[in-house]
Amino acid sequence: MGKHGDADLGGRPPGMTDVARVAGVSAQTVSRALAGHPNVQEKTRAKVLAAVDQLGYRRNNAARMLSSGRSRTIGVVTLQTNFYSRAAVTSGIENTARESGYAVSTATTTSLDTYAIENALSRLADQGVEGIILSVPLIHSSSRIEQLTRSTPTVTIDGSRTDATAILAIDQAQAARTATQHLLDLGHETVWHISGPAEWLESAQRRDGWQAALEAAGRTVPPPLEGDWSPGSGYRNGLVLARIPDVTAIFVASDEMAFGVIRALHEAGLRVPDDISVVGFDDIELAEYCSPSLTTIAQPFEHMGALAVTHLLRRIEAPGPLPEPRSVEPRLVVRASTATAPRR
Amino acid sequence: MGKHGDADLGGRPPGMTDVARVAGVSAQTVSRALAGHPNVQEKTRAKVLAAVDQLGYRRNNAARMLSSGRSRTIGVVTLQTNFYSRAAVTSGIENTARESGYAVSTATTTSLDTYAIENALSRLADQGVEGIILSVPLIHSSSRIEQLTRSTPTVTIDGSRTDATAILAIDQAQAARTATQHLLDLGHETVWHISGPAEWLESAQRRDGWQAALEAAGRTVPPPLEGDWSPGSGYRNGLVLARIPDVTAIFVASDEMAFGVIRALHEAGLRVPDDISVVGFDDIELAEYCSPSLTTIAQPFEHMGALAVTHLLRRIEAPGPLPEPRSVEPRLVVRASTATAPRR
DNA sequence: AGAGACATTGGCATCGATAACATTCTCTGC
DNA sequence: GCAGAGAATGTTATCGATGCCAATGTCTCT
Repeated sequence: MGKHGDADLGGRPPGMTDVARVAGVSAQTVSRALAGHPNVQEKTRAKVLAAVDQLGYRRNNAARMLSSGRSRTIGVVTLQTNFYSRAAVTSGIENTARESGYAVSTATTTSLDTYAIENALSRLADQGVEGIILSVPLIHSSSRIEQLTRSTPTVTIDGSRTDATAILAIDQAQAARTATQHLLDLGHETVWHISGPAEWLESAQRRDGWQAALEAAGRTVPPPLEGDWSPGSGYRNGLVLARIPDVTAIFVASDEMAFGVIRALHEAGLRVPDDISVVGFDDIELAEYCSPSLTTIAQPFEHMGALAVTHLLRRIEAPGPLPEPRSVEPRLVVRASTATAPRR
Repeated sequence: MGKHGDADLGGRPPGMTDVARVAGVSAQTVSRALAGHPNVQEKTRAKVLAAVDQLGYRRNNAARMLSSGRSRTIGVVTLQTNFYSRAAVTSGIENTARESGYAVSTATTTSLDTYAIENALSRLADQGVEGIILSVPLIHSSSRIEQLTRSTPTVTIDGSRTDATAILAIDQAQAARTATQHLLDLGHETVWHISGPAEWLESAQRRDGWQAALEAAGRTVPPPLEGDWSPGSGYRNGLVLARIPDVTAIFVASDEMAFGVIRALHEAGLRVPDDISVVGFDDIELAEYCSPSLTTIAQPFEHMGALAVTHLLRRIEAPGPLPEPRSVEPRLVVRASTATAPRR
């Protein structure tokens, strides 16, 4: 027989009944054969598959979905940025979903405000996703968000917990403590901090961890500066810190900002790490090639995405009590941007 | 009346007939009212909207799609990487699609081989997308790819042209010529090149542009080195170039590799730009904060994504002859990593 | 041999919305 | 005052696959 799509039917794509006719069975049997249902004779299944192949048949997703009520699609709400972290998490999500036979529909939002997030969630709901991964820091919930997440299994990454949502977080505070402690261990009297924007949960958590570490060691806590994750904001804050004589160690809440900080320090004639040590956060690929290479906190982003999907699919398949919030451990990567405190 | 979802019907989500009943009209009228059809009295439309609101009704996408044959979804095939460029293009696509009322379904592929791309395309086809944006460099086509792209309007970004595909490209060769010429203008005798991996179209185009510029100026063309876009590969190639005495100018095919190159040069005791000038490609956000800040080629990635969608929607709505291939101009951004050639 | 247990298959209603066609109603112009 | 255009709405068939139930067919056990 021909390879594909021969034996035609007026140009329109072949349907299940067409396959059934060619295979000499009922449409129902075709459905079962294709779904891998056990009660179909091997011989029959073979006939069906042959017919499918001959006609170049593909199941119609819309019809399937309508009839079965299942879409085999999960939705991801994510912030539209070029941040390494978001891209990495999304990678992990897509891989794992694909392997499990689920499609991924993404709804990006340009801002973090409640309304924008509601919108993204709505769009996903309209597409009939079976589960949602909220990969945005969710500051304020709203009744609408609560409602949407209640009616669809949802896993939140790195956010605050709403009632209906399982949560998956990287322990930011712990990581920040580790970073800070690393600097203290090197003999620095205290550690300064440049945080992310106030409205991000991660910012607060990292700031808290930093502060906790300092307090635990009985050191003074300098006033934190605030950036917006961008290298530019790091640069501007770096210029400020370069003017303050006491500064010997800085914990920066993201690698990109750290690049900016280091550049500002250089321009001010300060050497890193000889005069000032810098620790970043994220371990972006370029961190190793900064000069000096950047000591930072590596976060298992892809793993996180993968975990989120696993979690979500379990919830979809066996709706039950929420699994325990689970957190994943970040890791300190020591490179060349940190050294023992300069002698005073 | 209550706000939402009161007046319930056995827990199942409200359908169009439910809305129709509440509004006291036929289901068809509801459909028309919601679709913004002109021939509906204002009063009627208002009644419908009120009922929709009261029941918390949402259109069922699967049913819509089945019935109308339209999915209002476009598919994007993209390579799974954390490269800035891909993320930026995707951003542009998503924004524009959203504004035009289309959903975006992404199919990532982990490799560039034909089979992987066929797979990604299939997955999208199964979801019934109305159009496809191929945002991967497509080296070898295949009959299956031809077939899939023929049956669905497709726009290729930065790829080679298949018969059924409209193409949208950044003029890489031109950009590479500009970059190379910039270095020649600064008095460098010749320019070395670190390219991307051989199987990427962009690599070849950038390399060709570089070579053309050198030949046009009657300079010798040094053997090009090959990287894999990663900073690490730039570093390794940088170590090699640092050993070659004549090298005074390097055109690197991506910013990330350029970071690696600069670091390698530093380690070898060479100063940038005093001893060696470096030009990158992409203008990632960090380029400005490299030390020295990186001269590079800025590409309008987001704009590109947006353009792709516009293009695609036009083709979906008015299938006709393929629009002319269109290319967008990149721009040279001069920063501190390039300077006049050192005196010999 | 007869009765049930089980495997395999087909028939038909159904999911929720839309398209095509039919119908009613309201004007306009002669 | 009436034909006929055109607006507003309703009726019915249909999209393609699946779920439920019934109808066979096959096997095993007494």
